[in-house]
Amino acid sequence: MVTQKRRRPTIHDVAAASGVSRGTVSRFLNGGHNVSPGAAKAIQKAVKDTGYVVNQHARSLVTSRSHSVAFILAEPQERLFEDPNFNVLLHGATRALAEHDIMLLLTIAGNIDDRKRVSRYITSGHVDGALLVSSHSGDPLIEELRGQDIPVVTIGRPLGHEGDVPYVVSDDREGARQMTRYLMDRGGRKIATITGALDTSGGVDRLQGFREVAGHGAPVAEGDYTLAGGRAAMERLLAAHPDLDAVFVASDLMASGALIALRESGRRVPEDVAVGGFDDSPVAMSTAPKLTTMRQPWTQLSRELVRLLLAVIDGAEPSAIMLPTQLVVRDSA
Amino acid sequence: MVTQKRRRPTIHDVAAASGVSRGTVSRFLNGGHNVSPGAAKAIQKAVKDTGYVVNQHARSLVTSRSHSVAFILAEPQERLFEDPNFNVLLHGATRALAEHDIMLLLTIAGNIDDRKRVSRYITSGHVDGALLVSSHSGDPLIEELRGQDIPVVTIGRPLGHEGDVPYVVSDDREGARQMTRYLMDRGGRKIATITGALDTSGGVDRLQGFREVAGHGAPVAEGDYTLAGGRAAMERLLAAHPDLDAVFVASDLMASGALIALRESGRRVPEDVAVGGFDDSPVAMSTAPKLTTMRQPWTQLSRELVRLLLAVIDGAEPSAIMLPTQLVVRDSA
DNA sequence: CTCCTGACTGTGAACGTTCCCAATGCCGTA
DNA sequence: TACGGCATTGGGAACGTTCACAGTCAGGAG
Repeated sequence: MVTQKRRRPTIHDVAAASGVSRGTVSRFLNGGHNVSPGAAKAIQKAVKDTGYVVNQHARSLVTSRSHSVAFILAEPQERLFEDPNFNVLLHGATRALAEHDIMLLLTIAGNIDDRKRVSRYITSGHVDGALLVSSHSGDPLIEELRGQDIPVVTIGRPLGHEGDVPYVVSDDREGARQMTRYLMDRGGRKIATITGALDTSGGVDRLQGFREVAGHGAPVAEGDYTLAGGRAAMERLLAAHPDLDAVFVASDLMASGALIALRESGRRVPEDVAVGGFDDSPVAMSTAPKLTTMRQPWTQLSRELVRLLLAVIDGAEPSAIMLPTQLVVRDSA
Repeated sequence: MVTQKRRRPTIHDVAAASGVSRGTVSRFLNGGHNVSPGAAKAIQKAVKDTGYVVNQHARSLVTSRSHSVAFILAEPQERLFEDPNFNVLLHGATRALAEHDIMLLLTIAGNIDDRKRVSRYITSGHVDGALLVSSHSGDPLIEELRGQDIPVVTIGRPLGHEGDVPYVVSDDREGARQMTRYLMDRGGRKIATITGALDTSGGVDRLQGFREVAGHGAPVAEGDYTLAGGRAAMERLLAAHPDLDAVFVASDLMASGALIALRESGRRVPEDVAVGGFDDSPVAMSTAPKLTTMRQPWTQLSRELVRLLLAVIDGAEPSAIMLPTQLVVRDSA
């Protein structure tokens, strides 16, 4: 007796088993409109008996809908590995999409070659839309995708495309203002900031918020959202302004780097220098001391991100969503 | 003049533009065997001119190959958000797959409902195989996938399935032995360990390695790979053994929790208590002091993971790959 | 009784590929 | 000259769906 390599059951098998036609089964599977109760019951049973599951490729071929979206991480590799924000966002998006029965395709576009591959892949109709994360201003990817009429939503204000690309973002400016105000109210007389990358909206908006409260004369060191960058920026600040007693760092990861620099300079945190972070990312809990920071509403951000993308896929006009941040006081300030 | 909503070019368009038949174009696209140089050139030009990209759905429908694999994160949500190891692995796998032009579908199977959805999705033929991450012993997912003949490779020894499921793993036991030996050679007289979850291979193997060097009488506290779990375990250890002077913690994240507990108890690290971690995950650099740890070869692990999965998809026999770890000395021991 | 309406059903065509087989032409050899 | 073999080519069939359309049937209105 030969063990037959069993073929996957098709809609035909279900139709045969339930005594109705292909079309009726298809209708049943797609909402069950115009299907009599009797037929529905028979089909339901047949599906269970045969173990039928639809072949998405066949379905996608005719509907040209794939029920999956791309999550494009447009960052150099090192940041991906160390920055927890991406992961929080990624997991949030995956969960939010799962609620709509949509799959997430992870793509990394760190260099030029990657971008080509990703762009080709996405425009080849594999996905219904794309979530673009942390695109820096001048990124050509956003142009390419728009050129191909692929629905795109970004997280963070897409610098230079605010009008035509929908996006979701935290209220970076107000968050920075709040943190700066908190640091000053706590007694900070000489306050500085370490910025994020200034070709991202988070970088410029948080800097602007800081300046609005601390004044335009306050010391600024440019960071790049990495731990090493935060550390180096802190060292520069300390060298130029040994008397500073408070610093607003535009991301928790950079703040953890800043803490290292402060410790190595012999300063105590928060006694000598108060440190305020931004993000409330997982690192905020594992530093010593734990970081006082502005919480970004990650879960809500990813949920809105998904909601917006689905709306755009369904033809909605591009729009923007801004969510408030929240001060979380811990030990560093 | 009406702006025609342009139809995506198909293989027919390319055939027409290059003056050959559908079949020849298809052959050209799939390796170019049995295509004359002249035809090849004409097709190449036509592809460029028309902007043609294949429709993967159509291709997959006939080949029943999707050129994508699922990355299944089978963990409760809180671990995903805080444990950097998953992300390192995820990004590594994405890159390794990209080299083979294969896409990665991220799925999270934290609870029972998720598992159902994921299982249904995967068995519906969307993916060619699955990368199963951190499945705990007794996880039903692995049974289900195997039952459906889906190629699966796990990271970490799949407890209870070592024979039939291929896997990739670090040499946890030897790594633990090395770290324990290092801690003792450094002067640790009274050494303890904080284990990982004991229903994972990393948990049991690292514990075994520790015991082989430290002896079976050495204090053991069970952890769960979380920061809070590491901290609580450290507190238990200190309460029961106030005199201990070295501790091997089975993951960096738990170690960062242990550092907090040690600091709060007034002990200095490494002067009073030496701490050795495991993983060399990004957190190891952001703790104070920085962690001495065993490096897992993440890049290589993910590369092997992918290689193995592709081999299994191509019909290879299940096999296992074990890679060595490496001691990284920093400040905590 | 006839007709119309609306719910339900079946079927052919299409989606864009790959696969298979038959056909062609060319070359070298018997 | 005839023939076998090889490289190359074209086109029909299939993959498993959805969609549009036409058809059936029952029941209520005229």
